[in-house]
This record gives sequence, C-alpha cells and structure tokens, in this order.
Amino acid sequence: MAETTPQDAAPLSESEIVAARRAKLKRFRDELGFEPYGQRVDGLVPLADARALFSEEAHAAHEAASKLAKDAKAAGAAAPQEVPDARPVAKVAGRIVQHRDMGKLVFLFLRDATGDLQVSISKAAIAANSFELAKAADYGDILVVEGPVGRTQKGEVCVWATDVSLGAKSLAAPPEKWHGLSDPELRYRRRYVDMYANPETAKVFAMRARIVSRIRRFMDARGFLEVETPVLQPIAGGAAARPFTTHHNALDMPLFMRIAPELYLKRCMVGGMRKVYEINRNFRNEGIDRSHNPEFTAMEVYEAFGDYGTMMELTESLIHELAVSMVAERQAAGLRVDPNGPVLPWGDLAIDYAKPFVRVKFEELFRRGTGVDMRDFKAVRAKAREVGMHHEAKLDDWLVVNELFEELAEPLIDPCRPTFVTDYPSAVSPLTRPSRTDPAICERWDIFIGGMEVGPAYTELNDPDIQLAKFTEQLKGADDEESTFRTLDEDFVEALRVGMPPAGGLGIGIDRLVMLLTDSASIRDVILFPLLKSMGGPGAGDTATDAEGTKA
RNA sequence: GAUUGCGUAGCUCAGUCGGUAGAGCAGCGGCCUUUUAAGCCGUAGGUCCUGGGUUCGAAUCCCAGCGCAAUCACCA
Repeated sequence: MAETTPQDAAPLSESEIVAARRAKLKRFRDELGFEPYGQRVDGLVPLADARALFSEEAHAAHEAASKLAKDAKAAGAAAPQEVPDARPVAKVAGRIVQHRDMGKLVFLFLRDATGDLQVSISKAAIAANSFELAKAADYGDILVVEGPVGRTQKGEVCVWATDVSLGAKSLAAPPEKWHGLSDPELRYRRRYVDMYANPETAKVFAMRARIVSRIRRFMDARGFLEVETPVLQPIAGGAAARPFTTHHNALDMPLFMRIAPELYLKRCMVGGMRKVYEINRNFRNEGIDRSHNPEFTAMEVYEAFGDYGTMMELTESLIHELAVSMVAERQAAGLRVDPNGPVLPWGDLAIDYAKPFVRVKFEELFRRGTGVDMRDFKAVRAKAREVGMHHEAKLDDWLVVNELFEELAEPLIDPCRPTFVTDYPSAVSPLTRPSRTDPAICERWDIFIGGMEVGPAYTELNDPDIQLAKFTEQLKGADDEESTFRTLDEDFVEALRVGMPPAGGLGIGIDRLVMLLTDSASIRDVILFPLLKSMGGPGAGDTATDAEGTKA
C-alpha cells in the first residue's frame, strides 16, 4: 500500500510524522479491528502492582513445564501431562516509552504514574491482529495488555501478553526517547509531555499533592476549619500588590482577582469562627521569576485569642513535620538521608529542619549586620551613606533602616536553618499591631528558609478605629495608578466594629514550601502549568503540534 | 523593567576562519523469538526564531524584534 502514497502533497515535515501516525490509526481500526480511542477497562492494576505480582516459583515452574513440552515435541514423543500455569495474571495499561521489535517477538515498556514495566509479545502466544498492533504501535501510544507476569531470559520482569488492545493512539511526534524533553520552555508549554517523558516531573507533583494533604490533616487535627472565600472581589485588599482586573457582565461591575483572602478570613472570625484557614490561590499582577508566578498558592491561618507567637509554634511544628515526612519519603525511595535529623537537600544546600528553628529579633540582626543601633537614626544614615545608598536623604528614617536591613542584615541569616525574624519596626509594617510594650516595633515575624521568604505572621489589628486610620493614611500615600485599585474597604471596617477577637494570623507560600521540600529550583517546577508568554498572535498559544489537526 | 546567555530536523545536539546543512533518536521500507538507549541494510526529513543590514557569499558578523533562562530590581 506504500505505492498508493506518491509525493503528491509534499507535506511539512511535522505533519509527515503525524500523517504516518494517522495512517496507522486507520490501519489499526480498518485492518486490525481496534478502536483507536479505546473504551472502559475494568480490573486494571498499576504497573508497579503488576510487577509486584511476579513470583519466582511460578515462573520457574512454568519454565520447566515449557521445557518439558518442547523436549518432548523435539523427540517426537507424546506431549507430557499439562501443568497448570501458576503465574499471576495482570491487566495493565500504559504509554509506550520503549519499543523493540525482534521480528516475531516484540518487547516494549509501558509507563504509568507508578513506573515502567516491560511487556513481551510473542507472535506464537497471541492473536494475529493483537501481534500486529503491538508490532506497529508507536512511542506514545497507550496500550492495554493482559497476561501472566513472568520474566525474560535477561531477568526483566514483564507481562507475557495474551491480549493487547489500544487505549489511545497518539498522533503527536514523541520526544527523544533517551533524553526526554529537556528544553525548559517546551517542558512548561507541553507539560503533558514533560509529565510522562520525565518521570521526575510527575514525582514532584505527586509529592506536592501529599504535602498539601498533610498540611490539611495537620490543620484539621488542630481544630482549624477550612473555608473558601471569594476570589472575585470588589475591592482587592489584604496585601500591598497590584491586582488583576476583570468585569462581571450581568452586574456591570468591575471586579478584582484576589491578592489575599485576609479581609474575608477576618470577617469569618468576626462571625465566630475561632480557628480558620484557607489554602488559597492568589493573583498578583507583578513580575515573574524563579520564586514568583502571577498566580500562586498560599495558606492563610487565623486563630482567635492567639498572637504571632501562637503562629510561630504552629508554623514551626507544621514545617518540621512536613520535613520529617519528606525525609521518610526519601528514605523509602532508597535515597541517602542524614542520620542526625530532618535534613533535606535544596540545590547545593542541606537545610536542617530540626526544632527549634532559629529566632532572631529584627533589631538584633540589624545591629549584627550594620554595627549600629537601628533607633540611632544619625548613625543609621551615616551607615547608609557609607555603603553608598545614594537616595538615603529622600527616605524616611525607618525606610533607611529597612533598606539597610535587607542589604546588610538579611544576608546573615543562615539559609540552611529555618529562621524567624521577629519584631519588625512598626513603621515598615503599617497595618500590623504595635507591641504593647514598645510601640516602635510590631508583633510580626517573617520566616526565611534557603534564603527565601516563606511567609509572615502577625498579631492582628482588631481595633476598628486604628484600622480605619491606617487604611486612610495608606490611601493618601497611593499614587494615581495605585488609587485606581486601592479603595477603602468600608465593609471590613464595619465588620471590625462588630468586634473581632484578638488573633494571630499567618501566611505561608505553599509553592515555595513545596520547592524547598522537593528540591526544586524554580517555582515553575512545582506549578503544573506556569504562566508563559503566548507565542505568536492570540490563540496561537501553543507550540509544535498546533498544525496537526488541519493537515492530512 | 535592566544586564548577560541561548534559539539549527518532531526530540537531543554538532556545525572550525563567513563558502550555501550534519549526527543520534523518532519516522518510512526491509531482516530478526529473549531485547535493556537492541542490532543490521536502505530511505526521507530544514522558515538555521523573525525582520533588516554588511558581504561576491551569512546558521556564522552587525542592528532591531520575539521567546526562554540566569542575575538584578519589585514582591510572597
């Protein structure tokens, strides 16, 4: 039938591959009688489970029986008494990631989320159409295979297929079978390929799922109630960030994607929920880099009658517990673990999550980094000029303190030890509650791990008059651009007037935490579908395969 | 937003001093009943990211743009 396809169309190279696969699809359906897109299959087991079914005794018994039968046949004797095949039978499905055609024997590897397993298809042991299917199947096709679990001569555990059918024909050109997809751009844009071509990718997202589920169990066990608050908000509050804007047609009403759930969670506390949390997707219309994606997942926690110290204990216990569970996972996976405690690798670092985490006051760290007292503004400004901060004269005293802190004190934090920096100056945290004993500082901490800021916590402000005053002051400072999305949330102030109990509040960047716990260098490695610029015009968003549907 | 680097076949990558494009895998046609990135024979496949410029001649040099990455700035 090859003669029937002369070079009439001179198709693009990409569609040559696709066209070949379409031709196969047609052949599978019309000549071999397989539905190329499969149907429901009951009784499937994951590939790892099928592999675990392998029994050396059953395999040996079967080999011996086969040899007897073969010898008898060769000698022209009558067939020996048939021995029942004791090998366990498995029905499996997976994507073809290796395919070796030996003529009358075909070896291929299937892959699913649990791993790879070889399937061996002998022409003598299977229907002709199934054999032809296995022989002609392409990398990337999804097969359903049933048969006894045995071994090959080289010791590879495999399913000796007695039945093969199609789960789905893949029309797309597959990635390189040995190197997989390594171009980071292609991995992000075609994550669905990355996920099967690079098993490490799939593992990270499975770990992420377990981490999030452990976080929920931890919070639930401590009596916190998980709630869901609006993503679409008429006023984007709770953080200082630029929001995405959108619009509700029926209400003809401008809306913002939330930048934080804070003000709604506090309303929940006004309503009587004492311990609440939300694992929330936030959206911030800002820059993108290794630790920032425009939409990101955080957990916010509020505990009535707690404070920032309550939140510190909770955070420390939670992160410690997560680290311990990750160490256990690594151990179970056969990776070497530090015998001395919960230590996890992150790039070149080995981060030690042993309790207690380091605690250091802002003021003390500032003194260590700069050699001056942060309240001695003369000395602070002198230091600023000394290190070449040219715009020092234009800044408020406390802003100079803040900049010097970031430049000279933050680098002193040991990236290998989770560290709480506590008691920030009130002036740089305008919405936080000042300390009762020292109004110059406020009850806030930030936790740093691996050089990244993973989250802040506060003793929350619950005096409606102070809150209103602070909001108003903040609005005055907003420039024209900001004022288009900064609005006073009067309803929130009204809620505080109803009365919110004193509380501790916490925010943890889940993506960053997952990066740390899974040894991922970029936030894009822990977000399934990170935002990328679209290529070409609108709608031309995807790469490579977008031509396939229109050709052939 | 700034700086630097990268962009070559579906994928992974070579491409020397500027002389008109290469390999492996994948594909296609064969052979092969124990392979482990299987092997062997044959074959096809290119907008060298895009657009300008320099040059007799550009994948290569220059300029601009697009995309990605790293670093910085901002933020969580």
